[in-house]
Amino acid sequence: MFTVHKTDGSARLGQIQLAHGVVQTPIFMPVGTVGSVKTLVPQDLHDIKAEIILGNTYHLYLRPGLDVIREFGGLHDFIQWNKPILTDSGGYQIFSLAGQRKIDEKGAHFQSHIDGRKLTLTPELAVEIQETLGSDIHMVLDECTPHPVTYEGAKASMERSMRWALRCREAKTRPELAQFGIVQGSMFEDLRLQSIHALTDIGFEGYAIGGLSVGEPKPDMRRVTAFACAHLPQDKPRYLMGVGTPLDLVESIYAGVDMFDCVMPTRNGRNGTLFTSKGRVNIKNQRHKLEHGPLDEECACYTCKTFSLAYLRHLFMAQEFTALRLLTLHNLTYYLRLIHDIRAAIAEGRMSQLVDHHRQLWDS
RNA sequence: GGGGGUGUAGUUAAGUUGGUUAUAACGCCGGCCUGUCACGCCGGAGGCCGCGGGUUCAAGUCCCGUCGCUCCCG
Repeated sequence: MFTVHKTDGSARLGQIQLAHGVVQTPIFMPVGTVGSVKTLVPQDLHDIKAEIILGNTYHLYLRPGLDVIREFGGLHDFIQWNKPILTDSGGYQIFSLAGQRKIDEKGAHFQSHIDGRKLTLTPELAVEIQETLGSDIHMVLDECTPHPVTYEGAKASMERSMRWALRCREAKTRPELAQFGIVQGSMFEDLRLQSIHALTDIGFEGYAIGGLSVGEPKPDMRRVTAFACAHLPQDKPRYLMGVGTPLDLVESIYAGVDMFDCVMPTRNGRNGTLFTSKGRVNIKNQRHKLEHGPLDEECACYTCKTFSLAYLRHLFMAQEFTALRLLTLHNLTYYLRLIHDIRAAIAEGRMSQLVDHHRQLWDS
């Protein structure tokens, strides 16, 4: 199912065979929480060569609900996306909606942010929902441990997530769909190692590194990522959840990560921050008001090939919906192009130069 | 011509029986965003309180004059 073709240092070039096709790795997965990558349609995603997108268990279960998904035979047919889908289990919502949920051994008890009704997300229900959605890869239910946390707190949280991981594995019924375990343990390497052992003892089709990019210092994130990669199995894909910036991607791939998802390109695009070959651009800045040239001269996306930066800025300032779409299109193109460049660098054995280049570009 | 209303930030407005540094929204300028409660969040700049005079320890606030806008009646 997962094959590595070539390595450069710890970086790996490979591919994953999934129910709806093959994805090349390293890969970046655009986030489409409620069944759409905000502002885009599937045709756009095909055009920018997205290979796999994300959906979210918690959000899709609340709305539209499993009755609708069953009626349409799964998420793929419902949203008209015929390539692979990965769904997150709702573990991040345990973290991000902490104010309106309680957690115990059984699962996470939420009060819906939509209509206030109560629901309990258990490991078993998370798997049932995701198998109904028919996601090519589904994630075990975990608790994304907040930061900072005491050692004892991190240990208790991780150990419960590991018990939940086993329950998820036991609840799995569809062999054609992949299930990934999630490593927790906060910033503590011995806990991370215990978590890796617990998960590999169970055995999953892939392993994710969770509980990072939750406010910890960047060196901690780098250290824990490298540590986890060094101890995870060589023959399974490694997925760094929720990360990250362009530099995070480059650095993490160099440390051995194969898969990423992040709202950054889509959300920042909608909020006016763009990623370009020359660094970040804040489209609101007045200095772009009269710019005839494109947002990024080196970008081949529709937005950059067609429009001046001045016009894009005008659309954004005027709060035109079109601006959000054009900027999302650009940022995702940038991310997928970056992934393409990284793959080429691994193939040609020049990852370390690429890492240096991006450190220079983004650290300033 | 007579009577009423109203002039406060770029705009629309708030401003207590006169009492610290005149407030808000929008706009403008800048920053932030990492398994999406997110077209969001945070910060900053910006004022001859129409103008002139008076009362008072103290006036955006009270009085007089004046100018502009506006409504009603002739």
